[in-house]
Amino acid sequence: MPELPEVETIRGELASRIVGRAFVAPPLVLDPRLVQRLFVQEFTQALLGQEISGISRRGKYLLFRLSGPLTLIAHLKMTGALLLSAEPFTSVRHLRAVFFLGGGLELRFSDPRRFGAVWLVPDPAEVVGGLGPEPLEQGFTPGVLGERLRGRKAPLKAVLLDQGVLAGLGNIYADEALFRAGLAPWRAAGSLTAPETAALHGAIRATLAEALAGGGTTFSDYLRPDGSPGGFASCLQAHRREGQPCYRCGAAIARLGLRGRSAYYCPRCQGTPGGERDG
DNA sequence: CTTATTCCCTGATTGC
DNA sequence: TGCAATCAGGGAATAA
Repeated sequence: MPELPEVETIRGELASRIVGRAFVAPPLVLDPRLVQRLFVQEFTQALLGQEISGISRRGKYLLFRLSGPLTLIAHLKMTGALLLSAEPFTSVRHLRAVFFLGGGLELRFSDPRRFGAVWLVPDPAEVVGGLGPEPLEQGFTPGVLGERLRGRKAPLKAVLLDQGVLAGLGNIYADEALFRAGLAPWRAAGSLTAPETAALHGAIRATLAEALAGGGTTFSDYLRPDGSPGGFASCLQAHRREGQPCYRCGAAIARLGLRGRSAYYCPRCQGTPGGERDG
């Protein structure tokens, strides 16, 4: 499930290979539900002939700046992958769209669970305007984090996953950041002290930066554009480690259902629900 | 404004 | 062995 480090890894690898190239044929849209807000024919015709002048990222969204006035935006959701190949595709299994670029390159949107989406809009803010701050940018300070959490009574992890509060964290890195900060995922988000907020801020930045340096995390779905997996999975300390020993204290990592998602945590380092460390 | 729940979808896993 | 039920989860939509 691509989160900020994975999407940023994809952005960098795509940027080095397809910036300056154009959509030389109408894209093949195999699943019309991939395309948001436009009819498929409008989408493919508007894209034809456009050159990709740059690729940026906002939260978990990829933004392809085009030579014309429109921006192509993609979100991979849980299982989406953007794969780049110099060979013609041979199977349409899980394939939702194929973009034909100059130089014989194919950019393929593969997505088994079909949650992913693309937009073609004049103003990217129509899609990404509601996102919270970028956690790796300079402007994201402990003070900003504290302000975003202030007054919130929902569980800390649920608020961290709210893209309008902070852009780019998903289930993996929310668990990792909370573990690193020693904070319980069920704590009321607005109940953090200033030192706790500072610790969380540092943990979020360090976790994301390390994952980015490792090329992202792969369980089963995330692939880089060249089809290779990420290398961060072995670095995970809490996420999906239920029953395994905490690397810090040796206690068994526990799992808790929270808002329909799993939260993994160390009962000794982060506390137990209803326990004295339950804030 | 807030928080909680439902839904989309299908491969993998679990249960019988 | 096979087949059904369950789980996983990003985030929009909906409900409260």
